[in-house]
Amino acid sequence: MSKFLDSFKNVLRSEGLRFTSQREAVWEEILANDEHRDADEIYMAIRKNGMSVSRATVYRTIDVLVKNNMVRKLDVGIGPSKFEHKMDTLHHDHMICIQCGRIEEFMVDKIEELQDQVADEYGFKLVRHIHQLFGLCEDCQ
Amino acid sequence: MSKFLDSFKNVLRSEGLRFTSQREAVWEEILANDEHRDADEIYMAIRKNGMSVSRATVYRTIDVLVKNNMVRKLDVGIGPSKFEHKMDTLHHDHMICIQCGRIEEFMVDKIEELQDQVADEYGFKLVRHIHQLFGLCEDCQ
DNA sequence: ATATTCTTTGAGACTCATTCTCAATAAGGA
DNA sequence: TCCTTATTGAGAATGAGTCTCAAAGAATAT
Repeated sequence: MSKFLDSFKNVLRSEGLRFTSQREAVWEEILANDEHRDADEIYMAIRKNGMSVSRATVYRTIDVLVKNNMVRKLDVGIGPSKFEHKMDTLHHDHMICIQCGRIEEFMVDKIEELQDQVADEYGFKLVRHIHQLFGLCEDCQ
Repeated sequence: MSKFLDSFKNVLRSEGLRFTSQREAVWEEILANDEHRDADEIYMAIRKNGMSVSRATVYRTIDVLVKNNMVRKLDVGIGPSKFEHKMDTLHHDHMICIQCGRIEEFMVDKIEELQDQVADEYGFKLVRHIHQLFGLCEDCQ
């Protein structure tokens, strides 16, 4: 019963989708945790809490959330995509260790600005961006 | 028989791999074209030229090339990864139209610089990065 | 040259994340 | 409540990419 339930209901409404207990469970589980988890981890966490929601529904619900900017999808190079909610968080990009998988978040205003500028130059209307730095973290060098 | 054959031979040598007609065909085909093509398109182009190389070999050879910085792998969000050779080209990132798939290349020195800086701050040793802007191109707005 | 050893190849099986199918079930409005 | 329409879930299907392994090809030793 988080404070972001209403936003979710609004999104569903705007998409012409119904509010169901399964969708609620997915959203709550994603909110329950600030880590970067894949669909299966989220699915398992829901089951552990006693709720039963199918994998298909987890994926379907995440799609809606990503489309509506409430969840960010992260392609980390290998394996399944990871997800994180965007509630109460500032925009950030990611630095990923190719050895141990560690993920750090970073944010440089100037980069964002230059990015908008260059999109503008090319006449592109920016919808989203991916900016990921891959390398070796301190511990893995 | 391109001018980059020797670089390829050197890479193979440094990896302890043999120079074969199949590997040569893959490399030549990738060089033959400055577009962003997926593995299957490259595979088909080779077959069309009369050479016969298996899909497995195409993937395997591309892996070596990517690992050795001669080819860039591009994850375009949906569908297979695309590849482009890096010979005689400057570093650049990509702007991708989510409607029509059009890909524009861009490069902002300052962004590259800030990127190195931020990696440094976090103690990361940068190996590669992905910077992709997704949006609508002029024609699709 | 021949034998011996090691690498590469290709066809197709396999993997695994994700999407799809479709019958059964549940929402929500009339 | 009834009716229409959306949702769900189990498992099948998809598809990009990887793996297997026997056959073919290179390199090296004899």
